[in-house]
Amino acid sequence: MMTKVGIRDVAKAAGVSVTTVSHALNPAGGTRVKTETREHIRAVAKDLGYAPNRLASGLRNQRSQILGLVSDEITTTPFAGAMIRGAQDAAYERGYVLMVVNSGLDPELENREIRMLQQHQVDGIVYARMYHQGVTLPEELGTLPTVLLDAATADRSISSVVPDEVAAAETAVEALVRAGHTRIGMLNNVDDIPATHGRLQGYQNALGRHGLQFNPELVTAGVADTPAGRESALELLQRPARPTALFCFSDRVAMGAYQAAAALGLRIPEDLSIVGTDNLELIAAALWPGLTTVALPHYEMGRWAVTRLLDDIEGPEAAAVQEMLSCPLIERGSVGPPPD
Amino acid sequence: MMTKVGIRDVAKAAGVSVTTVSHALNPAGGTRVKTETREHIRAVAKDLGYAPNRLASGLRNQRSQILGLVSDEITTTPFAGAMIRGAQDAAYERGYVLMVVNSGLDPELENREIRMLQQHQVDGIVYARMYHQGVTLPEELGTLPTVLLDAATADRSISSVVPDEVAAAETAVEALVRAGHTRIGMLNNVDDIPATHGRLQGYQNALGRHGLQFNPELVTAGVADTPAGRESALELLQRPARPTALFCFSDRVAMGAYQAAAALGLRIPEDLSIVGTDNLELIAAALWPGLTTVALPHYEMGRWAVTRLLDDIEGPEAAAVQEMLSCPLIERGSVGPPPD
DNA sequence: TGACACTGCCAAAACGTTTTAGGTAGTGTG
DNA sequence: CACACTACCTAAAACGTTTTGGCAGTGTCA
Repeated sequence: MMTKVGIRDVAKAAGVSVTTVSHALNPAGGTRVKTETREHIRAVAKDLGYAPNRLASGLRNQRSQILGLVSDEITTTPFAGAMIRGAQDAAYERGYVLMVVNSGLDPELENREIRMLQQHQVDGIVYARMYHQGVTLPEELGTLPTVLLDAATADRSISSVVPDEVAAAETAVEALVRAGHTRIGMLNNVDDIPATHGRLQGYQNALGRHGLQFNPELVTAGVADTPAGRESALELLQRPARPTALFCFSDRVAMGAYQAAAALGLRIPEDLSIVGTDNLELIAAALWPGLTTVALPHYEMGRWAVTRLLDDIEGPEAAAVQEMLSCPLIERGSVGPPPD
Repeated sequence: MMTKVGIRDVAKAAGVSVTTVSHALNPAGGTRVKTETREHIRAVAKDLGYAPNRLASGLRNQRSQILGLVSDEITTTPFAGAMIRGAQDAAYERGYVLMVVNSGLDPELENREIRMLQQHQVDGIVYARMYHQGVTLPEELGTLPTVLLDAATADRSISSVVPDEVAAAETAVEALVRAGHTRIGMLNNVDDIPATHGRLQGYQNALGRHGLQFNPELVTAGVADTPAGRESALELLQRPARPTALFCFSDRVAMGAYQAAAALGLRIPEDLSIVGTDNLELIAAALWPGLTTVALPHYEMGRWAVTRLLDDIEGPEAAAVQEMLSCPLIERGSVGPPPD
């Protein structure tokens, strides 16, 4: 491998023109070369270790085979990994590669990064958020094919994929109902985001569906972290006629509930059942007993987003679709029948 | 923005040749254009929203301004985010962009992905692992500039950056010594990786430096997860003359130690002090009390790796360097003076 | 025999830059 | 007045592909 081998080298070695080599190697060549020559050329190419220069073919084809992935804070959440991996897997399978940029919270930086991606002639962009939220698209994107990952715009004009928050909550609450609970609390978030509203809705739906009364006294709203979860849980669990089960906005909140239970001498799941949301392995599997939780499908959303994006890029014009992916229940050890 | 504006459009609009435009816009143009014309051209370019096509300039310059980042399981660890972000930030600052691929554990897939990166003419590769380990470089890399991130090869022939495991352990143990502890246990890993050996070494160094006897009875080796940490801690804490402080291989292990302490009725930090390793926000900040821990510098390592890679690419030949980055102590609430 | 279609290959243009090697005035110099 | 020099600009080649529009040669059919 002294120097890069190009298509001319293959042509020379095979004794044909570069045109023929191109036709032989690309399916677009159709039937323009004799099968015999084609095979000969293929063999020579493999022999020389020829690999096409994608800068050149991208330039010629006006198609780089690169996708941009722009996200906000990649660093603060462990979800990023799963999303990126899902996206990358789907891209790889179709011969594309991912350029990732992350801009933190600075919209000016984000714009510059998007421009940079455009200079590299990305064929499309996955615009991702690390938690489900409404967004407005940056102007820079222009007419570039784009799909939203874990986010949606108000006008639904562009394809997006998010978790089915309502169904997720229903799944969680139903697991508790099935175990026999009738006084089920919810430790909700305060932020004005889709997850907050959707999950509350799902909680109410599930209760209603099973003839249980919705009692506002049984739901709290706090910051979605562990200390706040602990406080909320402590408060809820000390009310008269305490709930025997808790549906938590996130696994971090659930971890706070564990701490509250420990502080109050309540055993899990004998005295108190808990269901979380996220399936953050790091926490859910580490808690003792393991946390039963409903998983946010980050990997699947990543896959969906680029699959859809590539369909848009390669296929014909299609109407935007707003996809909601379902959130499976991951059972560990934090749900049991209610006490006595 | 009806159609992409190219350098010809700028030339036409400015009434000069494309050559002059190129010279005016690139610093390499030197003094070849009158300042006045240069400014005029710049203005016109900005006006038209001109942005150079990097496929074209990459093709011409034999330099794509793209760096490849290949990693193993991006998904299973929350460290990936910080590393990628560090790498991406450093790349962005120098006008480069990152292509990330991750191959899981399949070396065949990894090779194919590296070949794909090479087709895109990446200027260099950051070869990353998600935890510090020895690696052997894939053949495919050939002579491409490469630097290792959180990994090193046996022959030290290639630049790499890893955490200073020994110093990290010293820092952790010294914090405990400073608080007055003399019976300090260690919950170590079993895997045969640099972290395991380095941290044990650091633990011994710190003890020795302060005239404390190294006692093998006080160190365990187990899988580095929470349940195993719990078991190890339970065992260690029930021995006669139990340690009053524990240095844990990871924050997940430390979480197990918390659980063991709770099970034994030991309060943290009154009865037992704990120091972890990793500074996994998600766990360290969520534990109650917060976990004092020594941080692995993932972000900084990511930055270092691409900075070094770019120096190699842009600068003159330089000897490989093996960098070790230090691990600062992050104090929360799990360290106090020993009981009575 | 000539018109025509097919088969299998190739020359050359094009993609959008950068850079080399001049070219053209204008200004001194001998 | 020829000459060199400077200051500013430009034509054209090159980077490595893909694709259009051929062009020979070989049959086929009237």
